[in-house]
Amino acid sequence: MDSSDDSGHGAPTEEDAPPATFADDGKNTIGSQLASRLREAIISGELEAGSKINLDKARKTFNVSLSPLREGLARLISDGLVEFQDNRGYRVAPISLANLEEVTTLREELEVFALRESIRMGDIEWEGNIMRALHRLNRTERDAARPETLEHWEALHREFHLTLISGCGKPLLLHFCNLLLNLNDRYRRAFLIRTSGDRNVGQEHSEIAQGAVVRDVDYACEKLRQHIHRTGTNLRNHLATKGVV
Amino acid sequence: MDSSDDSGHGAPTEEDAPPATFADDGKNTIGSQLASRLREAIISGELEAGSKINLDKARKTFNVSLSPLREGLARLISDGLVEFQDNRGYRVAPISLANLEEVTTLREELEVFALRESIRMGDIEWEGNIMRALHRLNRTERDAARPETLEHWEALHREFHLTLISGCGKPLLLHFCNLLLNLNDRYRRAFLIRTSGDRNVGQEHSEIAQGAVVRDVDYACEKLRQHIHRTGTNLRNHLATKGVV
DNA sequence: AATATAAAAATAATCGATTATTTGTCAAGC
DNA sequence: GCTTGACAAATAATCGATTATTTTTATATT
Repeated sequence: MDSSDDSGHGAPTEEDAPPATFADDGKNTIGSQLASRLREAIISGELEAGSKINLDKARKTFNVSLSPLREGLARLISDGLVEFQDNRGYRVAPISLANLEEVTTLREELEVFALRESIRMGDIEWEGNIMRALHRLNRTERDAARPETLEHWEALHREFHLTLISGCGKPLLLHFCNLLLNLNDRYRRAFLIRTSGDRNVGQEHSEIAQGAVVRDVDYACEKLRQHIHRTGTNLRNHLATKGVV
Repeated sequence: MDSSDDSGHGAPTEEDAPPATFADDGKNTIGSQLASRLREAIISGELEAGSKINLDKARKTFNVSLSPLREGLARLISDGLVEFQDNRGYRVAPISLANLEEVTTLREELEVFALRESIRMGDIEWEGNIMRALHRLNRTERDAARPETLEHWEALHREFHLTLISGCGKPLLLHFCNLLLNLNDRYRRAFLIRTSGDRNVGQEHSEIAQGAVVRDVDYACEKLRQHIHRTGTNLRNHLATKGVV
């Protein structure tokens, strides 16, 4: 949309265009952009779990004013990534063994329920989306040596899980699951998780996907439940190793 | 993750300040007070579902500045009571048949699960709290002629349901349930629901409570599920009557 | 008349400065 | 020595004004 000059409006109004790579996809306001950046910073561990968020420092770090900063932080509260207390400000939500276990348990309940509903309600479009997400995920290599590949894999992994349940037709339920996935990813990325030797995660995903598209509710749901449970156990071991309570 | 505001079901002996006389509670921030007032205004239907919230008018109505107003509204987003769009502002979350059905379904899933966990984990203290909440609820008359008694009953009813699941030891799950209860109450209060003739709600509550304290998981959970389901059906009929899609 | 365009009004977002609250420090009194 | 309270510094909350965006209205063009 930039190059060729359209209807001759000689006006020199063209000024510093924002980096063309940033699609104008609804993240217009500073507050929204900030929410995204902060979310990523928290999930990736760049902002330490449990740490206080000093508004003044954050304001300088992100080069923004107070209003959008508060706006962004307020939004992360609904994501469960930030906690707030009147007159005492914000802090990054802490991580703990108990929290990890709750997240895992609730994922087993909610994500499995959402899959069940998706299988019941989903259409062909949904099936296709699953196969696509599965393919992209399984064809992507995870190379521990290159962090950027890990991030990419994480994004595809998340996408796969969300696609699985995207057919359930229940916005609130999807919101909950999305939130739980956010929380879960913090633990995962905190340890740059390498799957334990006795797991073939790729196959696990394939089994879940296959079960879903052939509408075998019990099979797919049980496979998903086990998948979530194993991941939880895996993460818990890492956490215990690090001595987190 | 919970905002530190009102709706306290945590404080046992708390007497509620009767009318919403403004200001001088002094202790909380304006943003928090606003969040409470707005939450009540939305749940009670004072602010119409789906309607736009004009910041300038709201600012004048509530006699506050923009910052705390936005702060308060942002918090209601996590409660599912307000929706937001960049550069287009806030609006009261709409109600619909589909939403009511989802809320009911998810309550059946989550609240029942939370009760199951509470029965497994709850201590004597928890049992006592249930009996107290039940007693207060059953001893309170609901007089359709006097709205303030309805509000009081609603508060006790909400308190009872939250107490039932308060022993589960899962903060996130409680947060979800609390949110669902908020959404559910909007429908309930929209119709000043009078229970249909074939229900004895008082007895339903008693059965659930009894089952819980004697730790009969299956009995208590099934009774709760039916209770939620019946309420959902009841509300759906009212909604259909009003022609809501 | 219908569509497109430009100016104006309404509304939302942001900023910089000010006010309120909490936290930290230190001396006085017991 | 320990608590208490006054003060100061740090931090959070709020305000009023300014800037940016969207919506509405008016005008022109086909």
